[in-house]
Amino acid sequence: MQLQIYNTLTREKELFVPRIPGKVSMYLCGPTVYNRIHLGNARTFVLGDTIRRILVYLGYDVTYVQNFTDVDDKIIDRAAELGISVDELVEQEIKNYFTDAEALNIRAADKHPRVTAHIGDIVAFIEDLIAGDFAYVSDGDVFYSVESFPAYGQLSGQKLEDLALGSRVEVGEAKRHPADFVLWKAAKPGEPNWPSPWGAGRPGWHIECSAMVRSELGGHIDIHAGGSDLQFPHHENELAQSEALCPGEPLARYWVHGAFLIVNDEKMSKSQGNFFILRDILRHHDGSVVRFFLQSAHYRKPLAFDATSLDSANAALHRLKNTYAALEHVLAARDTPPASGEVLDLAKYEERFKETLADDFNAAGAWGVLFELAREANTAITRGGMGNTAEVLDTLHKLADVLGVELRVEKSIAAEVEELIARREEARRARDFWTADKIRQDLLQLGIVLEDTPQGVRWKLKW
RNA sequence: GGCGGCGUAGCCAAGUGGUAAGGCAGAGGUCUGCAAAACCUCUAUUCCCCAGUUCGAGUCUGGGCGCCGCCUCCA
Repeated sequence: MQLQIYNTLTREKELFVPRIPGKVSMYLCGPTVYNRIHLGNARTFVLGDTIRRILVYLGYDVTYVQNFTDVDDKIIDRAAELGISVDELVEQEIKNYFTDAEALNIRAADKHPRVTAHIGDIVAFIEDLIAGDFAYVSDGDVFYSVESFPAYGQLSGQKLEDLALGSRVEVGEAKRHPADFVLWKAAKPGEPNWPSPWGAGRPGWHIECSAMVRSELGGHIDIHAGGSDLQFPHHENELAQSEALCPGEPLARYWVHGAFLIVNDEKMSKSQGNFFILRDILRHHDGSVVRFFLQSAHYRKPLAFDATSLDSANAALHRLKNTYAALEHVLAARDTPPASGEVLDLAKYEERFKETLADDFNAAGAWGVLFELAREANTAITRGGMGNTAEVLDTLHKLADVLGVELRVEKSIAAEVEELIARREEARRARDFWTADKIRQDLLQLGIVLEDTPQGVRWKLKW
C-alpha cells in the first residue's frame, strides 16, 4: 500500500514521498473571515481535514496549518456595512468558522495563523524579495515582478504573454508587467495599516501564505491544498514568491486542488448568488450528513448539489448508523448466548478501505467499501449473529472516523419513556395490540422510533 | 482567444487495460400481531458519438459533439 497523490503541478498522480520520512507538513488556504462560509467553502475545509485524517491513519506524523485571512478589502467593506470595527467582525467570524467547522467534525488545525499576527514576517519576506530583485517599490506600493521569475506560470500552465492579455491593470498602478501583483498596498485613509520601510500600508493577498508557510512550517512543505480557484493566481503567486527566494527546492512537493460544488450546472459561488450558507443548512441537516455528502464524490470532481442531495445522503448515512446501532444492540442483549456463526473477514475490508484511500484520497470509494461491510454485517445479524460482533463494531467505527463521521448516535432517554416502552411490552405480551400501537404512536410523536427485534425492543431517535 | 477539466442507470456516484462498486429512488418477496429496521430478487449486454491501438478499452490514441471551470474577488 503506497499513497499516491495527484499533483496539480505535474498533472499526474505521483507516489507520495514526504521531505522527511514519516512526517508530513501540510498547509491549507483557509477562509477570508468576512461572513459565514457556504457549502462550497465547506467542501474544501472538509477535504483538508479528511486528507489530514487519512495521513494520520496511514501512519504519518502530520503538522497541519490553516490560515485565516483577516485583512482584506471584503472585510473592510463588510465591517463598514455593518457599522462595526474590522476587529469586531474578524473576531466574530473566526468564532463562527470554528462553530461551523465543529459541526462538520473538522478538527482544529495544529496552527491557525492570522495575517495580522504575521505582519513582521510579511514585511521581512517582501524585503527579501526586493533585495533579490524580484520585487520593486512604486509610490508606496510594492509589486512582484513576474518577469524576474522565469518559471512563472508553471502551476497554472499559463504563459506570461497569454496572461498579459487577460490581466487587468487598474488606473494608477505602476506595474512593469500587467501580471505583476501587489505585495504591499499603501494605506488608504481609514483602513487598517501597519508601518513598513515603504510607508504605512497592508499586505497584498498572496504574500501572506508564503510568509506564514515560512514562519510556521519552515518554508518548504509537503502538501499545499486549496480550492481549485486558488490555483491561479493565488497559488501561482505564492509559488513564485517562495521559490524566488529558495531556488532548487519547491515550496510544496504536492499541490492539491479540490473541485467545486455545482448547483444547476454552475459553480456555487458568492458572485453567482447560488450559494447556500452552511449555517442555514445545518438548521435542517445533521453535520455528519453534510460531511458525508461532501465526500460522496472524489475531491477532484465537481459534486452536484440539489434539493434532494442531503435527504439522499441522510438516508444513505442512516443505513450505516442503523447497522452500527443494530450491532450495539446485539452486543448489549443480555439473554442471548454469545453469538457464534460466521466471522466477518474484517482485514479484507480494511485492506480495501485503506488502498482506496491511498489512491489519491478516494473517500467516495472508501465509503462504498463501508457499505459493503455493513451489508455483510446486516446479513449476518439476520441469520442469527456473527462470531466477531464486537470487532465488526470497532472496525466500522474506526474506519468511519478516518473519514470524520461518527456512526454512533448519542441518545439519552427519559425515565418516563422507558416506562412507556415497558408498558408497551406488557401490552404486547397480553396481545393488547391496540394499546401497544397507541404507545408506539405516542412515542413517535416524541420523536422516538421503536423497533421490535429478536433481541428485544430497540429504540432510536427519529431522523 | 489561452489553460485545465468533465460526459457511467430515473438521480448522486466509484472505477486509468481484463470483462460495470456503492448510495438514493422504484418493483416484487421474506421476516413481523401490525410496523420499523434488515435480508433476498429485479432495475446500465453497457459507460456522449465515430474511428484506431490491443487477445481484450468505460479505462489508451485521434477526431467530433455537449457541458463546466480558471485567466478578475472567489473554496
